[in-house]
Amino acid sequence: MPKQSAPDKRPPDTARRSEKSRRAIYDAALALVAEVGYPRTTIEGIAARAGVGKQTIYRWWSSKADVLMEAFFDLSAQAAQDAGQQPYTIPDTGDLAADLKAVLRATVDELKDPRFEAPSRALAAEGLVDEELGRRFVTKLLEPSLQLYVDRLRAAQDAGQVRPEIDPRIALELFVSPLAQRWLQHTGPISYEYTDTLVDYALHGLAPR
Amino acid sequence: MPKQSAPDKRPPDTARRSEKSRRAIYDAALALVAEVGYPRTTIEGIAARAGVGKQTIYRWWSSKADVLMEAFFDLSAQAAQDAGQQPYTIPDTGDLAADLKAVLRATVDELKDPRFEAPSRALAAEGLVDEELGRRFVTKLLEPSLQLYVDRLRAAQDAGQVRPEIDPRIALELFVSPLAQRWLQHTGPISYEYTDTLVDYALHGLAPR
Amino acid sequence: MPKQSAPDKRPPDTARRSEKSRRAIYDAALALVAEVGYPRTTIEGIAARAGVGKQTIYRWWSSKADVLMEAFFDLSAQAAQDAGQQPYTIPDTGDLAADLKAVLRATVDELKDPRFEAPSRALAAEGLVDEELGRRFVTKLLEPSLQLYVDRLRAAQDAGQVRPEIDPRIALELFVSPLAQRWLQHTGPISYEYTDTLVDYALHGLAPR
Amino acid sequence: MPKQSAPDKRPPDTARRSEKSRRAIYDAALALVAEVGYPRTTIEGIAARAGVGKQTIYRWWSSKADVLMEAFFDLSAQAAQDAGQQPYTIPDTGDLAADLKAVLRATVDELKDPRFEAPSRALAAEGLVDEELGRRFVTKLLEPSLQLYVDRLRAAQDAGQVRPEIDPRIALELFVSPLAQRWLQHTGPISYEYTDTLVDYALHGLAPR
DNA sequence: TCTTAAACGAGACGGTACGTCACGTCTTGTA
DNA sequence: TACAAGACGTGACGTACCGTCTCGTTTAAGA
Repeated sequence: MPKQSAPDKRPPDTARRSEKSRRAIYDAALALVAEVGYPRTTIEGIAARAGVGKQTIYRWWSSKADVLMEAFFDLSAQAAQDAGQQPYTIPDTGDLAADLKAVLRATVDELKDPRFEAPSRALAAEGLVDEELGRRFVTKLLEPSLQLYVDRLRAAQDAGQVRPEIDPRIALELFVSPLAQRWLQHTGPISYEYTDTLVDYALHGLAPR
Repeated sequence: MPKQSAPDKRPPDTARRSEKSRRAIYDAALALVAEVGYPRTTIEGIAARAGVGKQTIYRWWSSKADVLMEAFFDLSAQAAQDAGQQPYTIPDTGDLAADLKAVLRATVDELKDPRFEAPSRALAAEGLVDEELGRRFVTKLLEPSLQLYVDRLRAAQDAGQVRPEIDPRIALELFVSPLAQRWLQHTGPISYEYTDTLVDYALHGLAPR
Repeated sequence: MPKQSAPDKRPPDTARRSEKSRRAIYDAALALVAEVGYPRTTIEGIAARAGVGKQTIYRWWSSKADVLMEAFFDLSAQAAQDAGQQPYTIPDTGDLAADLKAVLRATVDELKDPRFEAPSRALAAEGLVDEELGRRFVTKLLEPSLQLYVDRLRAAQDAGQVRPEIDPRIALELFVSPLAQRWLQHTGPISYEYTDTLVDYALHGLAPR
Repeated sequence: MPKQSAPDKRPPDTARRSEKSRRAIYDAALALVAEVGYPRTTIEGIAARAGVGKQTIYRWWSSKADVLMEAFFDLSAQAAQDAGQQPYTIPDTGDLAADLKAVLRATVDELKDPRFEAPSRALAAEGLVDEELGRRFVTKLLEPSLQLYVDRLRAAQDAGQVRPEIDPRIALELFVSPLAQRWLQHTGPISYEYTDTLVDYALHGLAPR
């Protein structure tokens, strides 16, 4: 007697997945978000632009946000590869302030890169409301970057440039979060001068010495 | 010369507006966002729950986000009134660190209040993507609060407790933005201890003195 | 406490129905069935051709077949009205054979009318498989016509031209059903000569007298 | 000259055809039509139920109706074989009326057999709309049976029991078509009494002798 | 106090996108 | 090379909301 009910939600066979379709979907998703914005980007639109059936999208992703997130991961990975082999660390020239300023300046550049702007804003926004998505966004993209700051700060502690009782995970937020918030919520302009100032304030505090 | 062309898009007459409907719409919007989340809250749903025609919503607001924002303003105003007449300032006991910690602890409490959680997250998220809405959200809700910190920091500068060359608008971000980011993006837990630490780090810096 | 579940399937308000849309839907449905055939006629196609939202169709009809059936009723009603005021009876000239032949010849003409051909075939076919639809088709279109034959045959019985023990409801099938089957199932050609023969056979039987 | 262009649409090799798959497909098709009805029977469903790839169906049949028709032929052939060796003729006991009544009573039984009901209705319905299929249905299933009546009627004519000028091909429709229509279109109940009456009316006519 | 024009509730309408289903084709690995 | 399996592009399904547009029915202003 064959099965009748039980909708049989077997996962699709990854081995037979069409690489060409996946690429086309990523490209279409990123292009549409950049061109018409996230809310007016639709799954139907992505499918049409990618020359792909809707079902091919629904087969591999669970939502528009899911597609965009993977597309963005892919974009980031590509960008990282293009940018060459500089390793995923913050340089340690011995001058903590200079090193942090350099990295933050690079971050400023990236935040202003139009290719990244639209999708990452959209994902950040969606992540605020969709807990699951937000968690993935943070763990896959944000945390690894933050960890680099933790490492650099620990090295600085070893070198006696940061007080040993400081918690690096909190300390890094003093200069990273203000930048993030200004960018996300448009609460102020973003510039090299601004991030330099953040580093100075964070390292030496606001109170007179 | 009497009106001739122009399809007569006159604004509605505020004087005849139904107060009862407005209240019902606010209540329905806040309740639905809390119950089913922002994305699954619809204008039709708000209208039905409020026992109101859709047109009454479209007559007075331009979008779902717009309704929710006003509902949230209303809620905040009510809450402020309920909370009594403590003025919109940060106390100045002379001890800057203590004053900031106290205010931030109150903020922590508010961020954890379930009545505020859902709508303010939703509005923040929508504001990331809808520039116009984001600007209004920041101007009407965020900036006034931040200004209080500016004022308090300036007083501290006058009292010699903060270095005079410090820009208070940037300085306040050292402890406000980390809290905001943790809350918005779930990048870490929120507690009194955490905000206390932020204030300490910000005031005295990370480098040894 | 407002209702939450219970999908609330209230019937729509007939008084506010758009007559223009209904007409446009009938026209589009009949045109499409005639042009591309019933199976390739879709609800989306009807809606598009009628310049109407799909929901307007789903609001008032339950299926493609349902739309087509009402469209066909409407067409029949119109045709009947156009054809003028000849009443819904079979003429009684006193000559039963002649009267029946005349009516059947008219039926042959109608069966060959291209406006009727496609929709009525489609409805008949759908009615075979969809019991409910078939029942409505039979009671609203077929039975009234058959009743006319019953009446005429009874008159003939009163006039002594048909044996009194004959059941008219069965008797009429002797000439009506063969025509119906030939038309429906293409089991043979249809012509005046054919229907005339049917009447003769039926009235006088196959056995020698 | 070797094949060059023409995309090589060679017909499959019948010799290598899997008998097991064919049987499984017939069984699945008939079972599904009986269980869920023809419209909700799908090729995917048949393939799944038969444990067969979709391509195996498309390789050997051109449509769902095609599959079902062959399945039904197969079923009929089996049934005929099971029923034993009574030859494909109508008995000739010399009593035409009795012979016809007997055959029609057997037909009534068959029409009420649930194994035949669903598929033959479905095929009849599909045949109304799909000309090609209808033709095959009539030629392979209907006409052979009708020919038996033609033969029997001719014998009756030879025996002087039917007027010589009668066209047997039309005459048989007087009792066959009414039964067919009642069954197909549910225009009335089907019983031995009904078919007996049909034979009586057809043989002796409606008019008094 | 009565009139009357507006705001109102209700909800039908033309649309767009949703997420699902089945189509018929094509590809991959097995027998 | 026929086959089981199933991914693919395609297109229709029936549903949910969108924002606009009538419909009567309150309702509050001013005549």
